[in-house]
Amino acid sequence: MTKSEQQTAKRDAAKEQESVITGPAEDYLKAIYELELAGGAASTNDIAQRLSFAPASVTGMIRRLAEHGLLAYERYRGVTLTAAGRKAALRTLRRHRVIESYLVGTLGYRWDNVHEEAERLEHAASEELIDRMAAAIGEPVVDPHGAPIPTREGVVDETQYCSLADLGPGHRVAVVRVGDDDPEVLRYLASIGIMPGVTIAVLACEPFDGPITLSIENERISIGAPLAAQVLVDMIGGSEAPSH
Amino acid sequence: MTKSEQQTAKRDAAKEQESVITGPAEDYLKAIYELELAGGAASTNDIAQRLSFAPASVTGMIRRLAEHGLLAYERYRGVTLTAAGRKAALRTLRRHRVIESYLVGTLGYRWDNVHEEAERLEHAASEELIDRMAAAIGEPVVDPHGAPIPTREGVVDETQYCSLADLGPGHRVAVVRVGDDDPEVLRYLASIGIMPGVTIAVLACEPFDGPITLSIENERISIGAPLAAQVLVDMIGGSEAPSH
DNA sequence: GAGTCGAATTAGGTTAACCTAAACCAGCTG
DNA sequence: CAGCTGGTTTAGGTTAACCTAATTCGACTC
Ligand SMILES: [Mn+2]
Ligand SMILES: [Mn+2]
Ligand SMILES: [Mn+2]
Ligand SMILES: [Mn+2]
Repeated sequence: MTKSEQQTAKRDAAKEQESVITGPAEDYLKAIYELELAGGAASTNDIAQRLSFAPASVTGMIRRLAEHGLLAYERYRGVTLTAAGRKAALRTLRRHRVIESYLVGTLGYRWDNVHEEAERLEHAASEELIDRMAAAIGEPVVDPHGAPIPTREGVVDETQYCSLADLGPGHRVAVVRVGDDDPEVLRYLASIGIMPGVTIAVLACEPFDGPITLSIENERISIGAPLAAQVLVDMIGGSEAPSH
Repeated sequence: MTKSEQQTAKRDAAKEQESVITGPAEDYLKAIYELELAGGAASTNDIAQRLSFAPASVTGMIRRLAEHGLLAYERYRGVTLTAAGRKAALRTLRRHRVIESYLVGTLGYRWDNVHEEAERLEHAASEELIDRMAAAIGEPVVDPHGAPIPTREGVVDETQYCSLADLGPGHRVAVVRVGDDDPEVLRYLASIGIMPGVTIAVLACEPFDGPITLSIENERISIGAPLAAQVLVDMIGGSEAPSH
């Protein structure tokens, strides 16, 4: 083998490794996983919207992922993750959430600007790095926004919580999770005391997606429906299912 | 503006940002910087070899980088970094070395497997993350292999050291830096006690790139010329310029 | 069962970043 | 100064990942 053939061989070998699940593909799988959790098969448009791509681009990527056995895809029918696809999605989700937790836990980041950083690092970090980060902060079970962190083995809590927007007045709830992607939203939520673990009482709800009045730590505050939808909660004590 | 036009605008805005200096481009600039340090203009073949790409590919990337004002390029003449190119190279070099230092300093990595990790993370980490990492480990001046870390402002120590392979017998030297990219080499160097800060006496040198016999911490050991070339050293006390 | 409409796909195009094979050129060698 | 040669570039090709515009499809309405 000549020297330049050796180099060529080395390049080919290096490519072999990952190849199929590229960075962009990881983001698609993650998005599809989350859409699927929310409601059945993920539609082309939903994926496009979540990732800010044109629908035509999504169709293209979907085809490729399906060819590689990561998605079950029938034209005009939306997509579902296969076992392999789900595994890959959870792997990326774990990375993302471990990174967010680590940045907040040990590097002094605040919860409103870790998402963007994690969105890039999740594709570059090795398994080893993620495991070391997780170990360094005590193997957390949720990320700074309350989202569950999949284990190394791909096990994750998929409990569905309802949001503040789904509740009627009179409920007492514990915040379990908030949307993680909009820094301004997160700063505002922090400023009014909404974060995982906090207890909230719903005082009033105006109809037609009107504002919702809450009591948080003895403070009274009204928030709009879109914001309320970003806050996932768990019923406390005697209260049960949402009132409609 | 319609909703879909808004999305399109958002995509364009997002692209505007970096665009020009992509991940691969950062690796090219880094490689060119280091080749230039070693000796004048960087040749297409040298760059190709260092990055394990075909020379034709290098020509292509060089053209693009030159068009964007990062390289001074004349066909068949090799390339030189412009001020902008140098700045970008040092930015990436800083990232790389801060990351290596951080991984070793706080996550329990050993020095032999941080290079590969840093090679990917350097393209994904934000300026803020790098600065926080550097602060967390006390703003180190060199990375775990002894390579100088450029400051945030792009200032770096460019002192040229000679390697063990350049020395004649009788010299007493301090190791300042070792090659950072081959894990096996690094493990071996560590096993025989060669790492930055250690003092070495050169006992004997065989001609024709033969082995070099050293005394390290009162241990006697011979190493081959290629390995010796990876160890950069500083003269101690009375000794001066290399003996040829 | 034809019409309609939004969602999805197809068609066709772009850019970055690689590749191999073929030409090309600069500088030395006889 | 003609010829060689190794380094370099050009020519032509591939793949991933996006785009817009045009077409097609499914499902629901009249
Ligand atoms: Mn996030
Ligand atoms: Mn991402
Ligand atoms: Mn390195
Ligand atoms: Mn790199």
